[in-house]
Amino acid sequence: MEQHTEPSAGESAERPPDHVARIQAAWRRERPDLDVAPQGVIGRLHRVATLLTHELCAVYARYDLGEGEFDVLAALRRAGAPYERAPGELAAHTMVTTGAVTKRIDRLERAGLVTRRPAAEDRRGRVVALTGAGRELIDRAFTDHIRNEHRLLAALTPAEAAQLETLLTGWLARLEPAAPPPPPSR
Amino acid sequence: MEQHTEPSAGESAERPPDHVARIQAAWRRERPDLDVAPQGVIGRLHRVATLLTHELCAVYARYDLGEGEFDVLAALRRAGAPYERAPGELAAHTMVTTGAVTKRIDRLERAGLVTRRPAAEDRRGRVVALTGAGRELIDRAFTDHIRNEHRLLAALTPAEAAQLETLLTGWLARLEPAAPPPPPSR
DNA sequence: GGAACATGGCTTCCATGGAAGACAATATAG
DNA sequence: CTATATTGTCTTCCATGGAAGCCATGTTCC
Repeated sequence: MEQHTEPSAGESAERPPDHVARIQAAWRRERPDLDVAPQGVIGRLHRVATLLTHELCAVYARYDLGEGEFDVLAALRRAGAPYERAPGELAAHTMVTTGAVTKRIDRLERAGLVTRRPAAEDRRGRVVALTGAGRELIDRAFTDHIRNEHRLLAALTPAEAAQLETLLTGWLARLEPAAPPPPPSR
Repeated sequence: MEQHTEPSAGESAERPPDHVARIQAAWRRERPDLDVAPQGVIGRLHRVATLLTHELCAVYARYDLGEGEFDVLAALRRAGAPYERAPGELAAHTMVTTGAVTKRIDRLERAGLVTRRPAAEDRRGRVVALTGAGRELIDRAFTDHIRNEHRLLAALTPAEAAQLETLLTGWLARLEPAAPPPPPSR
């Protein structure tokens, strides 16, 4: 870290209070008995996550995909050739219930992006596979998606991004064991 | 700051790759042409946000509230006595559409936590007000909620939390102007 | 071999929230 | 003062995903 232009904090001192700061101020007035400092982190984290999701979905939409569909196609694509997975695996990888996966696959199948066929060894099982069109689509969409993530992250300096990643990775590691198998989304 | 990088004060070295790291590794194998570094930040941010939401909702549920209901009650409570707001204001404060607010108020009204009455000066308008029971409930629930947030944030040192807040605040400030109208109507 | 239990995928039902439009009331233009 | 536009709330319809339970298949253990 170098002459560190004051990370981003000292950027230019005064920033008008943001939405979260205003909420905190209101609570301090109404409930002075509580320490609402954690909202400064948790509230903003949620806000950022919501904004990012919104921006990300805008790109999915260009390919006529919802977030769920994109996740499934991506999971199949990064599985590597021949781009197949069992629905249960997809559920595990995308962290939603198997019921949700069934519906996502229904939609993708209808769109001709994946196929479903019975599994070879286990006759309860099924195999979901990317079609040529699906492969082609997710490759284009994912390229675009990553470009989009770069754009969104460009609001941070590389040093800030690295710091943020370190902090989030650590927090996540200490949070996960506490709340293992909820039903998260991604 | 600093005796240099070393994450959280050199806590301990090797951590096994987490979910996000594994996804990144798969993409690097399948799409070596792309730089998926941003996923390290964005993916983990979403994961943390999801986990936090899950933990937070667990507390709301103790009071028989969903996240949406909690948000509305909280917005009314921090408005200060007499704890009233127009539906449109609630929509702006909780950042959802007015349609969503209507439904949240329906549920809260059915539960006896808020009342709806016509506005005095503008006859299109309505006034949503906390009932005694609503006031009492949100005060207890919010106290519990803040205790919960403290618990979740306890996984970070005060210095880490402060750093995180600074980074998120800055990012948010630079992201917000770019994406102003996500869902709400403001 | 067969009975009990486990598993994988799917179906049904429910809850939540967005989008768009219906309506009534208010503001504004001419 | 009317005609038009805008506003504030609510209604309808739709999309997504969770929970729980169904069914066919697999596994285990006696």
